[in-house]
Amino acid sequence: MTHEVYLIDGSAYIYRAYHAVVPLSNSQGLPTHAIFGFLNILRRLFREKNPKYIAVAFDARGPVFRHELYGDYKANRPSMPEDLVLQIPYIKELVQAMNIPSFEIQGIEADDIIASAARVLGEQGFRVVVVSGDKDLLQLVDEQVVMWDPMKDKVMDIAAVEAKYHVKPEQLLDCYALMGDSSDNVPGVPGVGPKTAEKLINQYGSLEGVYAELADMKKSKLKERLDENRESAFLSRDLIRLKYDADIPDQLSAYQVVQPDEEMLQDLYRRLEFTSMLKVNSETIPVPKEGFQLVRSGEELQSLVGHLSSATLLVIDTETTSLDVAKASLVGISLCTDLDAAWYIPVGHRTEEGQLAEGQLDLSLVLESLRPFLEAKELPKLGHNIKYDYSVLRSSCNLTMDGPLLDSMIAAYLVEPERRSLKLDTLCQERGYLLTPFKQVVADVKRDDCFAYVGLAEARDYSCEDVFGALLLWQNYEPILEKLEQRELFFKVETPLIPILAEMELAGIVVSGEILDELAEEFQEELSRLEEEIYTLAGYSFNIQSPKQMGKLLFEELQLPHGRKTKSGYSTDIKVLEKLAFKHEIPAKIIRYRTLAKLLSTYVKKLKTLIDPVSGRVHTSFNQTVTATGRLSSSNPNLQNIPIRTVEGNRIRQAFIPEKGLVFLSADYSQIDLRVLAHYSQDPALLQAFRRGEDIHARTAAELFGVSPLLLTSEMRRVAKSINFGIVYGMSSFGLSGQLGISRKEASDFIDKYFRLYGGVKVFMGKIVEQARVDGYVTTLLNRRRLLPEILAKDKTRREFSERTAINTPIQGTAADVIKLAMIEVVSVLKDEGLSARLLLQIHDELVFELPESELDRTRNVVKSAMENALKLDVPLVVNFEVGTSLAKV
DNA sequence: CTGCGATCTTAA
DNA sequence: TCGTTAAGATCGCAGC
Repeated sequence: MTHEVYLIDGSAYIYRAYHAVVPLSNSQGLPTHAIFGFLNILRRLFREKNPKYIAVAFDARGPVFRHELYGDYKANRPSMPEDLVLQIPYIKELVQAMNIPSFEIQGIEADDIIASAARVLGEQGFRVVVVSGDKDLLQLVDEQVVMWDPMKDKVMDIAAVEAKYHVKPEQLLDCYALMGDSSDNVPGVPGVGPKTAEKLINQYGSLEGVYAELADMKKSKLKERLDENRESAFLSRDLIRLKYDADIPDQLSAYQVVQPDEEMLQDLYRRLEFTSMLKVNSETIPVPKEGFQLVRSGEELQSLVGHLSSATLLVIDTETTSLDVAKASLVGISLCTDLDAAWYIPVGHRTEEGQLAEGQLDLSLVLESLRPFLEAKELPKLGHNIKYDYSVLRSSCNLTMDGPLLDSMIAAYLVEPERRSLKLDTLCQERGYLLTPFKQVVADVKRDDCFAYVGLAEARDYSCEDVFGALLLWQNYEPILEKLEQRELFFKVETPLIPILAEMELAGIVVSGEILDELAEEFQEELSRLEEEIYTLAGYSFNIQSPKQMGKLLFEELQLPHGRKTKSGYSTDIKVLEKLAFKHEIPAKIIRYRTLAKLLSTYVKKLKTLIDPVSGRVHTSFNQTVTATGRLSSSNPNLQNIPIRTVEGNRIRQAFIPEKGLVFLSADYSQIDLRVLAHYSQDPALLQAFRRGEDIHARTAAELFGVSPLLLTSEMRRVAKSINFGIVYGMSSFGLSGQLGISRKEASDFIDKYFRLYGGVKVFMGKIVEQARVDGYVTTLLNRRRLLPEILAKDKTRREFSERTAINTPIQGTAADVIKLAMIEVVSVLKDEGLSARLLLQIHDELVFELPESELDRTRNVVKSAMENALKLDVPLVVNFEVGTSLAKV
């Protein structure tokens, strides 16, 4: 039996699916009809033809060789509609999930890929079925090759071509050359359509034949036109002729059909909300509760322990009295090891009078029974946001979980870092399981510590659902992580970080309430004075904090020149006010007012309320699943944006102090973003500068201004620094001119000069954007992904935003990867070395430790080595240290 | 009264 | 129109 290979004209079917299916979109507004139509074509192919060998070809972006032959090739084609552009990455993902080999080659079209594959496979005697409806591809039809259009369900072989066009397939090209093709803007010979072309080719055999006999034809309009358009006819043939030399595999095995990746496919269907395609549960069902059990007696506990001793994975969820770890006390623990059974151990349920309810095991007994499992180094624990459970057990039960801590929320985050909700119920619902909402369980309880008052059976069902859900999600996400090659990122970076972040949060940092009080008084006093002065100058009182009212005063009553406008009126931001400060007293005072008001409310007052009265420390939350780039974020309070640039800001830092007898050690990466850029771009000048340990801003300044490093002014260095940062953000000359207050021309000259100096950086930026266009996403060095669905958008603003993101994300994200690795290594080495330094803060490129002064030298050495060797780049990583008795910078 | 977008400012 | 990533305060409007 001869093997049959199906070659799909992907790009053509994307368009046909787009137009054939009525507009459709998912609940997040993503258009999906082209994806849906394309999917149906693939499904039909698999259902009806059961192919053993297959490939799909896509047009690559950008010009093809035909554009060089003829500048107007496809010139009349409208560009791809934006709602189709958005769907392309998903179609590619679909093809990937179905494990269909796909080809996309710069400079040639999908048709040429198919032609090349058809020839190379046909020559080996395999049967080739070209899946397309495009008549241009009919020129491929021969003894081995047929064409099938699934939409019309018509197979075209040699006989069918001859029946339809009355010429042999190999003569079709010459026919088309005479006819031209208006949709591709191929000129042909005007006045010659299918009928005339067919007649001519039949009479003379070929295009050459027609022109060889042209002189002997009798005088006619046709002869005249053929004569006038001789060049056009031959050019048209060159345009329509397919290219056969594409670099595609000739081995049949490269086209072999493998099983689709069901997990990835189902996940994609869920995101697209193709509910009819979902294998299980096209509708949501409640979680089956038959296997949920309460543990209320010693025997039941022993039986659970017996079950756990053969577990290879322990799923855990804790129920508590508060979402705030500091206030939380344990109410119950649910556990499971598979989807068949789950246990709920109530320990802190209370009666209406607030007494501990009857029929619960003693907490210490429960903890001692579970401790061997929770502390087992080899037994992985899984939870949804397991950092919370770790923290609760650690701080209120004196139990420190060990062993790999896996987190289904983090898995979901790695797969889709930009999705809004990573909540357990949302994710489960998308997978067909309806979880009981927390609100419903505590609906009758009107207290803050409500879960303690929920009935045991209800608590059991609710809590067991959570471990069931977490396991369900993990089983779903693990193969996806595998497919996306993110296992290492998950197991070596993200999950080891969980207990480290939990410990940092639990540690907190001492903040002096006294210093804050002093600052509050001082700031408040000056604010009151400024307020009076502003009202006097204005002649009336108003709300200084309202940009609207301020705009009215400055630009309407005082008639000051306004700058930029916002959606709701005049901009009153710092840039605008600074310009006006030269003309009028009010704006100058407003700037000062704003600065102090911000510091007072956001930092001084808020921080004061967050100081733990017992320890004197504030405890931030480090969020691991928030940012699109892989950075951490910090909230409640945000300790990653404590002021530093102003005198007053620095005074707030003075309130952050080490515990008595200890000091702070701060370690920050020098220029980590630019070093990552050097690594990615391999720019020789940038590499060399970092390898020689030069001051990169100074070096850039010296080159940009053409002066010796000795003669540099601080202003020159400032400009260079601005450009260096701007580059990392994909900045334009406009942005730079705004930043530096120089003209656009000057800014663009700087940028030109910059790129002459660091040419590799420019090449890198072009490459990464192009890669993003092809893939629809970008990645970091550790394979963190960020999808860029708008990289091909027609809307310039959106597209360019995406392009800047494509440049920035690999840099910012890789820097985030590096410091996460460093944190893991640092904590591990500190422990090994018996050093007592505690990691307190991470501020993107900086780590802050608290430690006894006597251990400073050893700690610094250990931290330095761990951070500088966190990841091997092609330039050295350099860490600078500061020691202090507050976070203030000298 | 709550929720939410807009505006502004803080950090890397 | 125009420089990335965050958190958070406040205003002011819409809807209950």
